[in-house]
Amino acid sequence: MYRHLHRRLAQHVRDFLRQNYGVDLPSIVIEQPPKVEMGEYALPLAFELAKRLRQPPRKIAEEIVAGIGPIEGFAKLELAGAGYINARVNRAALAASLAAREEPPREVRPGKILVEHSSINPNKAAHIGHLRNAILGDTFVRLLEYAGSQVDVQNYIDNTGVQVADVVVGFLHLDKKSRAEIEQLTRQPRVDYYCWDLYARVSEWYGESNENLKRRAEVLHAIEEGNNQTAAIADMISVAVLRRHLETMDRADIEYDFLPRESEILQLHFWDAAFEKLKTGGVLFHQTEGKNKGCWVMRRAGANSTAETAELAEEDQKVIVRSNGTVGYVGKDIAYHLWKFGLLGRDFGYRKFYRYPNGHPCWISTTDGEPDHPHFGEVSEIYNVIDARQAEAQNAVIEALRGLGYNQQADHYTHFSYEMVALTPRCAAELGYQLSEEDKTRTYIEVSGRKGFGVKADDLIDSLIASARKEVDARHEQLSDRERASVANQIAVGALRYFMLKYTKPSVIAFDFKDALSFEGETGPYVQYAVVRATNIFRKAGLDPETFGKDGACPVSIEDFGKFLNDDSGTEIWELWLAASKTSYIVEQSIATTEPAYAAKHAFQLAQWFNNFYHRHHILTEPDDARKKFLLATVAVVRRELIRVLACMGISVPPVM
RNA sequence: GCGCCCUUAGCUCAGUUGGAUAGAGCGUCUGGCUACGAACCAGAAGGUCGGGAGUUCGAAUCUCUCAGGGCGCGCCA
Repeated sequence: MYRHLHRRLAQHVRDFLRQNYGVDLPSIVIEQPPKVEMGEYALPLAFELAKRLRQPPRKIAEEIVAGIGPIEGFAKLELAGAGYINARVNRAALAASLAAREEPPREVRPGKILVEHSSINPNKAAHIGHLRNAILGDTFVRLLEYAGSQVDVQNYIDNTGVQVADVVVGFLHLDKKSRAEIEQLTRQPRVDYYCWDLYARVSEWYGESNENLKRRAEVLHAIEEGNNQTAAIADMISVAVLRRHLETMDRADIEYDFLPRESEILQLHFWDAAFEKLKTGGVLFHQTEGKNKGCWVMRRAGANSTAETAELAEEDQKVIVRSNGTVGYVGKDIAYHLWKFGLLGRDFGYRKFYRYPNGHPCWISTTDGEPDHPHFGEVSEIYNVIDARQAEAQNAVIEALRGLGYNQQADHYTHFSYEMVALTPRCAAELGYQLSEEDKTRTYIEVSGRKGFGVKADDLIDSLIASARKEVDARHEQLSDRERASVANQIAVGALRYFMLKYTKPSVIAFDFKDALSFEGETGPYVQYAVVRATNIFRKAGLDPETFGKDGACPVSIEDFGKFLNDDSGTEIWELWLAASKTSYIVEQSIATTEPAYAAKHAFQLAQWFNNFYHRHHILTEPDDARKKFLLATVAVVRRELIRVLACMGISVPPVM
C-alpha cells in the first residue's frame, strides 16, 4: 500500500509540474519526514525548482501546496521547514484497506528470470561462504517471486575442473584406493567431509614433489576427455558430493530447479557453437606473435585503449583459447551464457536428479536425457550470485555478449556481487589455527579450502540446532521430542538466514560463533518471537488471526480507525501501521538495488516496533470493546506482514518459542 | 603499476536516487516478570562520519587528493 501511494503521489506531482510550470523532472524524490507527526511523505523538490524558476523554495512549495488539489488517499499536503512539501495520508483509509488485505494490482514484468547461485565445486563439503551465497541467492529468488516474476533457479556444477581432479588424485594416487573402495566411500553419509580432509592432504602432497603435481595434469586431462575410467571415478565422486550439497542446502530451505554441469558443456560441444559466433562476430582474434602467440584472445573488459582489436596491447588482451587449442573457463562461461539467453542454438539433455521431501524435482544436465522435461534457458533476465573476486571474469562475459551485438541481453545481465565470509582471529584460534602476530591484529582472516581451514556449513547448522534445542527444552517441557526438534530447527534456520542477510553485500562478514549463535537482539529469532507473541494473543482470545478483518468482515469501522489513529496518542500506533504497509515497497527496493539486507532490516524494525507496542498496550484486558478490536486488528496486520517478509527471507515461524 | 571495494559509537554494522536533530545490535551501567511468555521492554553513557580541499541552498552520501586496509589483474577455475 505504501508503495502504491508513493507512486500515485509521484505521478500526481509530475503531472502538476508539467502542466503548471512546464518542467519535466525525470525522477520525483520522495522520502520520509524525520518524524511521522510531520506526515508520511516528504518532497524536497522545491529546492531543485528554486534555481530553474528563480524563486525562493518556500514560495514555490507554497504555490504547489495551494494549487495541487486533492489526491486520492491523502488527507492534505503542507509546507514545512525551508521549503519541504509534506504529504499526510488518510490514516483511516489506509488502515482499513490494510486490515481488509486489499492489494493494489502490480505490473509484472514479462519473461522469465534466471537466478544462478551456490555453484560450489563438487569436491568437498560446503562451508559458511557457500551458505552466504546460497542464502543471498535463494532470498533474491523469493523476493522476485513475491513481486510476481517467474524464476528459474540454477546451480552451476564445475565437475571437470582442477578441484575435482585434486580429490581424484587423492583417492587414486595418494591413498591408492581402488574403484570399488572409492565407490564404498562415496556411500558414506558425510562423504563431503571425507573429501574436505582429503583435498587438504592432496594440496600438501603436491608441495612435496613435482612428480606429484604431474598427476594432477594427467587426471584433469582424462576428466576433460571423458569416456574413461578416471572420468567415471570423477563423476562418481562429484555426484556424491553434489548430492550432499543439495541435502545441506535443503536444511536451510534452499532448493534448485536445474543443475547444469560443465561435463555436458564440453560433451555437447557448446563451446564449438560459441567459438564460431565469437570468431565471425569479431570478438575473438588470433594472435600471431608476442606473449599470446597462437591464442585466441578478446579485449579485456574495461580496457581503455582505443586501438583496433588486432593491435591491442598485451595487457589489454584476455586469453580465451590457449595455444594448445583448449578453451579456458571464461570461454565456457560465454557459451553457457549464450545458452541462458537462448542464443546458442543448442540445448542440454535433462534428467531428474533429486526429489525434495516436498516433492519438488531438481533436474540435472546429461548428454541424452528424458524426453519429457521442463524448458530451461531462453530467459529474458539473469542474475549471477558470484562473489566479488570474480567481477572481472563476469565483465568479460558481458563484454563478449556486447561484442556479438546482444546489448539488450548484456543490459539484463547482473553480476549479483557480494563479499566473502572470513573468520575473526578469535574464531580462527578456536579452530586450532596458529595465528601470527600480524594475524592477531587483523579484523578477519580468510578461509582456505585448500588448507582445510574453515567452518563447514553442516557443522554450523548442527551447532545452531543444538543451541536452539537447549533453549526450547528449557522452556517447553510439555512438548514431544518431535515437536521440540521441529521448533529448534525453525529457530536455527531463522538465526542462520537472518545472520547472512543482515549484512549488506559489500561488507565482509567476519564470522564468529558467538555472533552467529545469538538468538537475541538483531536476529532472526527476535523477529520470529514477535510473530509468536502476536499469535498467542489471538489464541488466548479464541480468534483466528488469519481471517480477522479479511474479506470486508472488518470488525473495526472506518470511523473507529480514524478515532484511534488520528489523535496524538494514536500516532505511536500509526507508526506501526505505516511500517506494516511497506512490504511491497521494501521488496521493490531490495530487487532494484539487489540488496536483500533491506528486507532484513525492515523485518527487524517492524518486529521492534511491535514489541514496543506489545508492552505498552495490554490487549486482552482492554475494557473499551471498539478499542480492543482496533488493537487486535493492529496485531493481525503486523503479524501477517512479518510473516510475509520473513517468508521472502526463507524464514518460517514456529508455533511456540 | 592498473582496476574494484572498504574506513561511521568500545566492538559489529545500518544510513535507499544528496535533504530536516547521524541510527541499530552487542558490550557496560540502571530499572522492569502475580499481565497477551523477559528469546522482551525502558533509561543512561558513548560520534572531529579516516584527514584535507571542492561542487551545492544543503554532503556520511557526489568530485579531487592524501593516509590506512582488503580483493582482483595467469595460455588457473
